[in-house]
Amino acid sequence: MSNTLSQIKKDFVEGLSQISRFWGFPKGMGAIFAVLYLSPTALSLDEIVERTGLTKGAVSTEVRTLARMGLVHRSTKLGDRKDYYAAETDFYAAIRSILQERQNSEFDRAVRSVKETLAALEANWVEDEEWHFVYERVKALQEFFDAIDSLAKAVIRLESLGLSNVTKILSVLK
Amino acid sequence: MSNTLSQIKKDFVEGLSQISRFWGFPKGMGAIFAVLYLSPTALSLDEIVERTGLTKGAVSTEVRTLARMGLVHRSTKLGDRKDYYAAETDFYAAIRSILQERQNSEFDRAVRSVKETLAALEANWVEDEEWHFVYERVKALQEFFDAIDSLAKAVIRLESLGLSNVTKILSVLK
DNA sequence: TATTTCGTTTAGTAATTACTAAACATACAA
DNA sequence: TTGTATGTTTAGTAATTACTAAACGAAATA
Repeated sequence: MSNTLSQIKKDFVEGLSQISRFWGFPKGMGAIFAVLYLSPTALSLDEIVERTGLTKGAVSTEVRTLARMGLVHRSTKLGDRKDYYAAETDFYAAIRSILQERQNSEFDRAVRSVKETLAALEANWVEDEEWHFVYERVKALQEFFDAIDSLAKAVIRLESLGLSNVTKILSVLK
Repeated sequence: MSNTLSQIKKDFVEGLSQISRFWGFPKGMGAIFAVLYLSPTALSLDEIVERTGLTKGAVSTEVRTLARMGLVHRSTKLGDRKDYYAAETDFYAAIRSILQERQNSEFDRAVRSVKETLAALEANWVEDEEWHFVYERVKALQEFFDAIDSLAKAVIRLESLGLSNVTKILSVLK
Protein backbone atom coordinates (compact mmCIF):
# COMPACT_ATOMS: atom_id res chain seq x y z
CA MET A 1 0.00 0.00 0.00
CA SER A 2 2.81 2.42 -0.78
CA ASN A 3 1.26 4.59 -3.45
CA THR A 4 3.15 7.35 -5.10
CA LEU A 5 1.76 10.84 -4.83
CA SER A 6 1.05 10.90 -8.54
CA GLN A 7 -0.97 7.69 -8.28
CA ILE A 8 -2.95 9.09 -5.39
CA LYS A 9 -3.66 12.23 -7.39
CA LYS A 10 -4.83 10.12 -10.30
CA ASP A 11 -7.30 8.27 -8.08
CA PHE A 12 -8.56 11.57 -6.73
CA VAL A 13 -9.18 12.87 -10.23
CA GLU A 14 -11.04 9.66 -10.99
CA GLY A 15 -13.19 10.10 -7.89
CA LEU A 16 -14.17 13.66 -8.68
CA SER A 17 -15.02 12.62 -12.23
CA GLN A 18 -17.51 10.15 -10.81
CA ILE A 19 -19.04 12.75 -8.53
CA SER A 20 -19.31 15.14 -11.43
CA ARG A 21 -21.18 12.58 -13.47
CA PHE A 22 -23.47 11.83 -10.58
CA TRP A 23 -24.59 15.44 -10.48
CA GLY A 24 -25.30 15.38 -14.18
CA PHE A 25 -22.14 17.14 -15.35
CA PRO A 26 -19.71 15.66 -17.86
CA LYS A 27 -17.07 13.64 -16.13
CA GLY A 28 -14.39 15.63 -17.93
CA MET A 29 -15.52 18.66 -15.96
CA GLY A 30 -14.85 16.86 -12.71
CA ALA A 31 -11.41 15.84 -13.96
CA ILE A 32 -10.52 19.40 -14.93
CA PHE A 33 -11.61 20.75 -11.59
CA ALA A 34 -9.70 18.04 -9.73
CA VAL A 35 -6.49 18.75 -11.61
CA LEU A 36 -6.75 22.44 -10.86
CA TYR A 37 -7.73 21.79 -7.28
CA LEU A 38 -4.59 19.77 -6.62
CA SER A 39 -2.28 22.23 -8.32
CA PRO A 40 -0.49 24.83 -6.17
CA THR A 41 -0.19 27.09 -9.20
CA ALA A 42 -2.69 28.22 -11.81
CA LEU A 43 -2.50 26.14 -14.97
CA SER A 44 -2.66 27.08 -18.63
CA LEU A 45 -5.08 25.47 -21.01
CA ASP A 46 -2.35 23.30 -22.47
CA GLU A 47 -1.21 22.13 -19.07
CA ILE A 48 -4.77 21.08 -18.30
CA VAL A 49 -4.92 19.29 -21.64
CA GLU A 50 -1.73 17.43 -20.78
CA ARG A 51 -2.86 16.40 -17.31
CA THR A 52 -6.39 15.35 -18.15
CA GLY A 53 -5.80 13.72 -21.51
CA LEU A 54 -8.70 15.66 -23.01
CA THR A 55 -8.34 17.73 -26.15
CA LYS A 56 -7.93 21.47 -26.30
CA GLY A 57 -11.44 21.95 -27.65
CA ALA A 58 -13.06 20.03 -24.83
CA VAL A 59 -11.03 21.75 -22.14
CA SER A 60 -11.71 25.14 -23.69
CA THR A 61 -15.46 24.76 -23.53
CA GLU A 62 -15.67 22.95 -20.22
CA VAL A 63 -13.33 25.25 -18.39
CA ARG A 64 -15.51 28.09 -19.58
CA THR A 65 -18.65 26.61 -18.08
CA LEU A 66 -16.73 25.89 -14.88
CA ALA A 67 -15.78 29.55 -14.79
CA ARG A 68 -19.39 30.58 -15.37
CA MET A 69 -20.36 28.43 -12.41
CA GLY A 70 -17.69 30.09 -10.32
CA LEU A 71 -15.82 26.84 -9.67
CA VAL A 72 -12.67 28.05 -11.37
CA HIS A 73 -11.17 31.47 -11.99
CA ARG A 74 -9.40 32.65 -15.08
CA SER A 75 -6.41 34.94 -14.80
CA THR A 76 -3.63 36.28 -16.95
CA LYS A 77 0.00 37.12 -16.41
CA LEU A 78 1.52 40.31 -17.73
CA GLY A 79 3.55 39.76 -20.85
CA ASP A 80 2.09 36.28 -21.34
CA ARG A 81 -0.89 35.76 -23.53
CA LYS A 82 -1.91 32.46 -22.06
CA ASP A 83 -4.90 32.23 -19.79
CA TYR A 84 -4.39 30.60 -16.44
CA TYR A 85 -7.00 28.76 -14.44
CA ALA A 86 -7.24 28.08 -10.72
CA ALA A 87 -9.85 26.22 -8.69
CA GLU A 88 -12.18 28.03 -6.33
CA THR A 89 -11.47 26.70 -2.85
CA ASP A 90 -14.41 28.25 -1.06
CA PHE A 91 -17.04 25.65 -1.87
CA TYR A 92 -19.82 27.58 -0.24
CA ALA A 93 -19.08 30.48 -2.52
CA ALA A 94 -19.18 28.02 -5.39
CA ILE A 95 -22.57 26.71 -4.34
CA ARG A 96 -23.95 30.22 -4.28
CA SER A 97 -22.52 30.81 -7.70
CA ILE A 98 -23.96 27.61 -9.12
CA LEU A 99 -27.38 28.41 -7.71
CA GLN A 100 -27.19 31.82 -9.29
CA GLU A 101 -26.27 30.29 -12.63
CA ARG A 102 -29.21 27.92 -12.41
CA GLN A 103 -31.58 30.74 -11.57
CA ASN A 104 -31.51 31.65 -15.20
CA SER A 105 -31.28 28.95 -17.85
CA GLU A 106 -33.58 26.06 -18.46
CA PHE A 107 -34.72 25.53 -14.93
CA ASP A 108 -36.37 28.87 -14.52
CA ARG A 109 -38.07 28.49 -17.86
CA ALA A 110 -39.51 25.14 -16.82
CA VAL A 111 -40.66 26.42 -13.46
CA ARG A 112 -42.25 29.36 -15.18
CA SER A 113 -44.28 26.94 -17.28
CA VAL A 114 -45.97 25.70 -14.12
CA LYS A 115 -46.88 29.27 -13.31
CA GLU A 116 -48.30 29.59 -16.80
CA THR A 117 -50.38 26.48 -16.36
CA LEU A 118 -51.85 28.07 -13.27
CA ALA A 119 -52.60 31.27 -15.14
CA ALA A 120 -54.25 29.35 -17.97
CA LEU A 121 -56.45 27.57 -15.47
CA GLU A 122 -57.48 30.84 -13.90
CA ALA A 123 -58.21 32.32 -17.30
CA ASN A 124 -60.56 29.42 -18.09
CA TRP A 125 -62.32 29.20 -14.76
CA VAL A 126 -64.93 26.45 -14.68
CA GLU A 127 -67.18 25.26 -11.89
CA ASP A 128 -66.22 21.69 -12.40
CA GLU A 129 -64.97 19.09 -9.97
CA GLU A 130 -61.98 17.93 -12.02
CA TRP A 131 -61.08 21.49 -12.84
CA HIS A 132 -60.93 22.33 -9.14
CA PHE A 133 -58.86 19.30 -8.39
CA VAL A 134 -56.30 20.12 -11.05
CA TYR A 135 -56.23 23.74 -9.99
CA GLU A 136 -55.48 22.92 -6.36
CA ARG A 137 -52.73 20.49 -7.27
CA VAL A 138 -50.99 22.82 -9.68
CA LYS A 139 -51.24 25.61 -7.15
CA ALA A 140 -49.64 23.45 -4.46
CA LEU A 141 -46.76 22.58 -6.76
CA GLN A 142 -46.25 26.18 -7.64
CA GLU A 143 -46.08 27.14 -3.99
CA PHE A 144 -43.50 24.46 -3.42
CA PHE A 145 -41.35 25.79 -6.23
CA ASP A 146 -41.66 29.26 -4.79
CA ALA A 147 -40.41 28.03 -1.42
CA ILE A 148 -37.42 26.35 -3.04
CA ASP A 149 -36.79 29.47 -5.02
CA SER A 150 -36.75 31.78 -2.05
CA LEU A 151 -34.48 29.38 -0.21
CA ALA A 152 -32.05 29.45 -3.12
CA LYS A 153 -32.22 33.22 -3.30
CA ALA A 154 -31.51 33.47 0.42
CA VAL A 155 -28.46 31.29 0.05
CA ILE A 156 -27.25 33.42 -2.82
CA ARG A 157 -27.55 36.53 -0.70
CA LEU A 158 -25.38 35.13 2.06
CA GLU A 159 -22.00 36.73 2.43
CA SER A 160 -20.43 33.43 3.31
CA LEU A 161 -22.29 30.22 3.92
CA GLY A 162 -19.56 28.78 6.11
CA LEU A 163 -19.57 25.75 8.31
CA SER A 164 -20.82 27.86 11.17
CA ASN A 165 -23.96 28.65 9.25
CA VAL A 166 -24.50 25.03 8.39
CA THR A 167 -24.38 24.09 12.04
CA LYS A 168 -26.78 26.94 12.77
CA ILE A 169 -29.20 25.48 10.28
CA LEU A 170 -28.81 22.06 11.80
CA SER A 171 -29.67 23.41 15.23
CA VAL A 172 -32.87 25.00 13.93
CA LEU A 173 -33.86 21.69 12.44
CA LYS A 174 -33.17 20.12 15.86
CA MET B 1 -56.62 32.07 -25.09
CA SER B 2 -59.41 29.65 -24.32
CA ASN B 3 -57.57 26.41 -23.74
CA THR B 4 -59.36 23.24 -22.93
CA LEU B 5 -58.55 21.52 -19.67
CA SER B 6 -56.96 18.64 -21.51
CA GLN B 7 -54.68 21.00 -23.40
CA ILE B 8 -53.65 22.68 -20.19
CA LYS B 9 -52.89 19.31 -18.67
CA LYS B 10 -50.78 18.41 -21.67
CA ASP B 11 -48.73 21.56 -21.28
CA PHE B 12 -48.26 20.82 -17.62
CA VAL B 13 -46.97 17.33 -18.39
CA GLU B 14 -44.59 18.87 -20.88
CA GLY B 15 -43.33 21.34 -18.28
CA LEU B 16 -42.66 18.70 -15.66
CA SER B 17 -40.85 16.59 -18.25
CA GLN B 18 -38.48 19.50 -18.80
CA ILE B 19 -37.90 19.94 -15.10
CA SER B 20 -37.24 16.25 -14.75
CA ARG B 21 -34.62 16.37 -17.46
CA PHE B 22 -33.05 19.39 -15.88
CA TRP B 23 -32.42 17.47 -12.69
CA GLY B 24 -30.85 14.64 -14.61
CA PHE B 25 -33.83 12.29 -14.64
CA PRO B 26 -35.36 10.87 -17.81
CA LYS B 27 -38.07 13.13 -19.11
CA GLY B 28 -40.46 10.19 -19.18
CA MET B 29 -40.24 10.11 -15.42
CA GLY B 30 -41.44 13.66 -15.21
CA ALA B 31 -44.30 12.87 -17.55
CA ILE B 32 -45.39 9.88 -15.49
CA PHE B 33 -45.32 11.86 -12.30
CA ALA B 34 -47.25 14.71 -13.89
CA VAL B 35 -49.97 12.41 -15.15
CA LEU B 36 -50.37 10.85 -11.74
CA TYR B 37 -50.22 14.19 -10.02
CA LEU B 38 -53.13 15.55 -12.05
CA SER B 39 -55.26 12.46 -11.60
CA PRO B 40 -57.83 12.40 -8.79
CA THR B 41 -57.68 8.63 -8.74
CA ALA B 42 -54.81 6.16 -8.68
CA LEU B 43 -53.96 4.88 -12.15
CA SER B 44 -53.05 1.44 -13.39
CA LEU B 45 -49.93 0.79 -15.40
CA ASP B 46 -51.94 0.57 -18.62
CA GLU B 47 -53.68 3.85 -17.92
CA ILE B 48 -50.31 5.51 -17.45
CA VAL B 49 -49.15 3.95 -20.71
CA GLU B 50 -52.16 5.35 -22.47
CA ARG B 51 -51.79 8.86 -21.09
CA THR B 52 -48.05 9.24 -21.51
CA GLY B 53 -47.60 7.45 -24.81
CA LEU B 54 -44.70 5.44 -23.38
CA THR B 55 -44.56 1.67 -23.58
CA LYS B 56 -45.40 -0.71 -20.81
CA GLY B 57 -41.77 -1.64 -20.31
CA ALA B 58 -40.64 1.93 -19.87
CA VAL B 59 -43.46 2.80 -17.51
CA SER B 60 -42.89 -0.37 -15.51
CA THR B 61 -39.26 0.44 -14.79
CA GLU B 62 -39.63 4.16 -14.35
CA VAL B 63 -42.62 3.98 -12.10
CA ARG B 64 -40.60 1.60 -9.97
CA THR B 65 -37.76 4.05 -9.53
CA LEU B 66 -40.27 6.79 -8.79
CA ALA B 67 -41.68 4.56 -6.07
CA ARG B 68 -38.19 3.93 -4.69
CA MET B 69 -37.69 7.68 -4.52
CA GLY B 70 -40.99 8.03 -2.69
CA LEU B 71 -42.51 10.24 -5.35
CA VAL B 72 -45.29 7.81 -6.13
CA HIS B 73 -47.04 5.10 -4.13
CA ARG B 74 -48.15 1.73 -5.34
CA SER B 75 -51.38 0.23 -4.10
CA THR B 76 -53.72 -2.61 -4.93
CA LYS B 77 -57.45 -3.09 -4.84
CA LEU B 78 -59.04 -6.21 -3.45
CA GLY B 79 -60.23 -8.55 -6.14
CA ASP B 80 -58.20 -6.74 -8.79
CA ARG B 81 -54.74 -7.84 -9.66
CA LYS B 82 -53.66 -4.60 -11.22
CA ASP B 83 -51.29 -2.30 -9.38
CA TYR B 84 -52.36 1.28 -8.95
CA TYR B 85 -50.10 4.27 -8.67
CA ALA B 86 -50.67 7.67 -7.07
CA ALA B 87 -48.42 10.70 -6.77
CA GLU B 88 -46.97 11.76 -3.45
CA THR B 89 -48.31 15.23 -2.73
CA ASP B 90 -46.11 16.06 0.23
CA PHE B 91 -43.05 17.28 -1.63
CA TYR B 92 -41.02 17.75 1.49
CA ALA B 93 -41.54 14.11 2.31
CA ALA B 94 -40.44 13.32 -1.21
CA ILE B 95 -37.27 15.33 -0.83
CA ARG B 96 -36.39 13.45 2.31
CA SER B 97 -37.00 10.22 0.51
CA ILE B 98 -34.87 11.18 -2.46
CA LEU B 99 -32.01 12.23 -0.22
CA GLN B 100 -32.26 8.93 1.56
CA GLU B 101 -32.13 7.10 -1.74
CA ARG B 102 -29.07 9.05 -2.79
CA GLN B 103 -27.31 8.31 0.48
CA ASN B 104 -26.61 4.89 -0.88
CA SER B 105 -25.85 4.42 -4.54
CA GLU B 106 -23.10 5.93 -6.61
CA PHE B 107 -22.82 9.17 -4.75
CA ASP B 108 -21.74 7.69 -1.48
CA ARG B 109 -19.22 5.48 -3.26
CA ALA B 110 -17.71 8.49 -4.98
CA VAL B 111 -17.54 10.53 -1.79
CA ARG B 112 -15.95 7.59 -0.06
CA SER B 113 -13.22 7.64 -2.67
CA VAL B 114 -12.20 11.09 -1.48
CA LYS B 115 -11.95 9.72 2.03
CA GLU B 116 -9.78 6.95 0.67
CA THR B 117 -7.50 9.43 -1.03
CA LEU B 118 -7.03 11.12 2.31
CA ALA B 119 -6.25 7.82 4.00
CA ALA B 120 -3.75 6.94 1.29
CA LEU B 121 -2.02 10.28 1.80
CA GLU B 122 -1.81 9.69 5.53
CA ALA B 123 -0.44 6.21 4.99
CA ASN B 124 2.35 7.61 2.83
CA TRP B 125 3.26 10.60 4.92
CA VAL B 126 6.10 12.63 3.43
CA GLU B 127 7.71 15.85 4.57
CA ASP B 128 7.35 17.47 1.22
CA GLU B 129 5.85 20.78 0.20
CA GLU B 130 3.64 19.47 -2.56
CA TRP B 131 2.53 16.59 -0.41
CA HIS B 132 1.37 18.99 2.27
CA PHE B 133 -0.42 21.14 -0.21
CA VAL B 134 -2.34 18.21 -1.66
CA TYR B 135 -3.11 16.87 1.78
CA GLU B 136 -4.62 20.14 2.96
CA ARG B 137 -6.76 20.52 -0.12
CA VAL B 138 -8.11 16.99 -0.04
CA LYS B 139 -8.84 17.35 3.64
CA ALA B 140 -10.78 20.57 3.04
CA LEU B 141 -12.87 18.90 0.37
CA GLN B 142 -13.58 15.98 2.61
CA GLU B 143 -14.76 18.28 5.39
CA PHE B 144 -17.05 20.00 2.93
CA PHE B 145 -18.60 16.71 1.91
CA ASP B 146 -19.07 15.79 5.53
CA ALA B 147 -20.93 19.03 6.13
CA ILE B 148 -23.23 18.38 3.18
CA ASP B 149 -23.72 14.86 4.38
CA SER B 150 -24.75 15.85 7.87
CA LEU B 151 -27.10 18.43 6.45
CA ALA B 152 -28.75 15.78 4.30
CA LYS B 153 -28.98 13.41 7.24
CA ALA B 154 -30.59 16.11 9.35
CA VAL B 155 -33.20 16.75 6.68
CA ILE B 156 -33.92 13.05 6.46
CA ARG B 157 -34.53 12.90 10.18
CA LEU B 158 -37.12 15.68 10.09
CA GLU B 159 -40.66 14.60 10.75
CA SER B 160 -41.98 17.07 8.24
CA LEU B 161 -39.96 19.72 6.50
CA GLY B 162 -42.91 21.98 5.95
CA LEU B 163 -43.06 25.54 4.80
CA SER B 164 -42.78 26.68 8.41
CA ASN B 165 -39.39 25.05 8.68
CA VAL B 166 -38.23 26.59 5.47
CA THR B 167 -39.08 30.04 6.78
CA LYS B 168 -37.29 29.16 10.03
CA ILE B 169 -34.19 28.36 8.05
CA LEU B 170 -34.52 31.59 6.14
CA SER B 171 -34.67 33.58 9.34
CA VAL B 172 -31.48 32.00 10.62
CA LEU B 173 -29.78 32.88 7.37
CA LYS B 174 -31.09 36.43 7.84
C1' DT C 1 3.08 41.48 -44.49
C1' DA C 2 3.89 36.77 -42.95
C1' DT C 3 4.52 33.81 -38.89
C1' DT C 4 3.72 32.08 -34.45
C1' DT C 5 1.00 31.28 -30.46
C1' DC C 6 -2.65 31.03 -28.29
C1' DG C 7 -8.13 30.20 -27.64
C1' DT C 8 -12.56 29.07 -30.05
C1' DT C 9 -15.71 26.98 -33.14
C1' DT C 10 -17.32 23.38 -35.98
C1' DA C 11 -18.37 19.10 -38.04
C1' DG C 12 -18.20 14.55 -37.19
C1' DT C 13 -17.64 10.26 -34.06
C1' DA C 14 -17.93 7.62 -29.87
C1' DA C 15 -20.26 6.60 -25.79
C1' DT C 16 -24.10 6.77 -23.08
C1' DT C 17 -28.80 6.83 -21.96
C1' DA C 18 -33.78 6.54 -22.85
C1' DC C 19 -36.91 4.01 -24.92
C1' DT C 20 -39.40 0.26 -27.82
C1' DA C 21 -41.09 -4.27 -29.04
C1' DA C 22 -41.53 -8.51 -27.85
C1' DA C 23 -40.52 -12.58 -25.08
C1' DC C 24 -41.10 -14.05 -20.51
C1' DA C 25 -42.90 -15.04 -15.73
C1' DT C 26 -46.55 -15.33 -12.43
C1' DA C 27 -50.92 -15.72 -10.69
C1' DC C 28 -55.46 -16.45 -11.29
C1' DA C 29 -59.64 -18.37 -13.65
C1' DA C 30 -61.92 -21.55 -16.28
C1' DT D 1 -54.33 -28.35 -17.22
C1' DT D 2 -54.88 -24.46 -20.47
C1' DG D 3 -55.91 -19.74 -21.23
C1' DT D 4 -55.87 -14.92 -19.83
C1' DA D 5 -54.51 -10.77 -17.57
C1' DT D 6 -51.18 -8.69 -15.53
C1' DG D 7 -46.08 -6.89 -14.50
C1' DT D 8 -41.00 -7.69 -15.65
C1' DT D 9 -36.93 -8.48 -18.24
C1' DT D 10 -34.24 -8.36 -22.28
C1' DA D 11 -32.20 -7.36 -26.59
C1' DG D 12 -31.98 -4.02 -29.80
C1' DT D 13 -32.77 0.91 -31.61
C1' DA D 14 -33.15 5.84 -31.36
C1' DA D 15 -31.78 9.99 -29.34
C1' DT D 16 -28.78 12.53 -26.76
C1' DT D 17 -24.54 13.99 -24.95
C1' DA D 18 -19.50 14.06 -24.47
C1' DC D 19 -15.67 14.28 -26.89
C1' DT D 20 -12.10 14.50 -30.86
C1' DA D 21 -9.61 16.39 -34.75
C1' DA D 22 -8.94 19.90 -37.33
C1' DA D 23 -10.05 24.38 -39.29
C1' DC D 24 -10.43 29.01 -37.92
C1' DG D 25 -9.59 33.66 -35.84
C1' DA D 26 -7.26 37.05 -33.30
C1' DA D 27 -3.39 39.05 -31.37
C1' DA D 28 1.42 39.57 -30.90
C1' DT D 29 5.94 39.41 -33.07
C1' DA D 30 8.97 39.44 -36.47
